[in-house]
Amino acid sequence: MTEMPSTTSEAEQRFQWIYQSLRSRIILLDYEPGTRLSEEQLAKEFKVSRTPIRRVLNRLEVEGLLEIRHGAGNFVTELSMPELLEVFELRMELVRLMDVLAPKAATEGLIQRLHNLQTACLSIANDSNPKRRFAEVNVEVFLSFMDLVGNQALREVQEQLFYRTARMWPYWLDEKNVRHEAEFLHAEISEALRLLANNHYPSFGHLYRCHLAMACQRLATMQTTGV
Amino acid sequence: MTEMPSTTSEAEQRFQWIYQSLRSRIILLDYEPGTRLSEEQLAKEFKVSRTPIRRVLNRLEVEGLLEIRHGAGNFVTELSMPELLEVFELRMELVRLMDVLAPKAATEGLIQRLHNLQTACLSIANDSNPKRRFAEVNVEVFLSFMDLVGNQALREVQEQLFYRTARMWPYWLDEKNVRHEAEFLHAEISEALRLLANNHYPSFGHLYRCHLAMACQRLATMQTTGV
DNA sequence: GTGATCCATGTTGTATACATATAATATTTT
DNA sequence: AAAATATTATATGTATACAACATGGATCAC
Repeated sequence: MTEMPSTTSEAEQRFQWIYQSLRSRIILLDYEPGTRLSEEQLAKEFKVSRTPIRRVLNRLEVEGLLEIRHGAGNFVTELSMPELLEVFELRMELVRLMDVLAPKAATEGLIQRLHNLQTACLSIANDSNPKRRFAEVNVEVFLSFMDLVGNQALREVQEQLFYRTARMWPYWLDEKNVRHEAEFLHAEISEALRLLANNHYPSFGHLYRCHLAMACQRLATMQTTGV
Repeated sequence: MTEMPSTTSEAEQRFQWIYQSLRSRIILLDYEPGTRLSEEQLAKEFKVSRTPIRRVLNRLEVEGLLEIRHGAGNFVTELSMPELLEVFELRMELVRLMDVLAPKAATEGLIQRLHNLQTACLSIANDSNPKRRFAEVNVEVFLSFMDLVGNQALREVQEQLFYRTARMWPYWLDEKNVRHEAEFLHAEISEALRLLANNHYPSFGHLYRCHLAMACQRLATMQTTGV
């Protein structure tokens, strides 16, 4: 096992940079649903031509975060509660598979990262933009949990579905609820850590499913706008 | 419920045409693994410039069917048994979810289509290219079964994973085994039809899983080249 | 005033010339 | 002769001008 070539071409690096930037802005609601993303403007910002920008936008469209309309513009998709609940249902079943399909034991690094994220949870309420900060931490917690997934295909599917639902939190949470959700997330990490410390990861998916189900219920309760 | 606008723009139609053509050629092994797909050549064939071709190729790369290397070419990916088994494992779990997540009853049209596919199975052995013909029928059977999936996200994921593994059949089957596999497929449709006719679809996913598992085992047995 | 129509403006889609990277071949050096 | 290097051909990536399309406002008919 020699070191990976890691010959990430310059083009690929540029793509990843722009892609992750835009995706992050969308799921953190820096770009709210309905926002038009001008290719020319983005090209100017990232100091490239429209061509590489368009490649990123096409990818975001495939992932359901963007709607490209010829002659009109590229619009951040709206959040549809029925559709998101559908995705959420699927995610709840998928996390259970983490127990079955090639589960991986927690590394020391993962444990440490989860502890750090736990302390991050405590300072969310004091952040200048708590909703956005909560969404950020939520993403990092999710990605940390994905370290436990040994089946590559399962991880890819889970990530794709996650990024499709991640906007729900900053979108439907109000200032009051953020504090509670931060506490829930803190508690969730606690329980996860307890399981992982005892190498009890075969039941991790079950725990995760419970948390997703509860989170889903809370969201359905606080949601105001239908459709 | 008025008729769908169906304003599929000309550009989108063109994209779909080229995309489905190329994907079909890859999974039916018209383009064997390792084949280089020249953008210029494809552009000439489809009578467009390289630009729309490149959009299709990028999509195929995301779906794992193509590897794009700057300055070298666009190459049809090789089949890796370990990776495909991983995807297969996931697919086996996902089909079970068909029973749980918004299962849909079979329509008269679906029943009819399955009957037609059954007769198609009988003529596979006499086809001029049995392996390719089997792969074609196999795709259509899969797509028919997907009619039973009510959860849109689940269907999208299943389709994506299917197209990633569909090449296994024409790749690893030899002339002798094609006849047997065609019979297996015929029998599989029979059992499915029996379940669907009695509206017993809640156990359809279980049946499907059994068939996938057996197919997987047969593949592992007949496979010759490792890695 | 109200309606439809037309057109001006701006957007994304396409074609194409050029930049950059790769790989095979030719050349040079030892 | 063999190995390292330079060169050249050819591939994909990028920039940019132009075409197709959608939208909103001006214009005109009624």
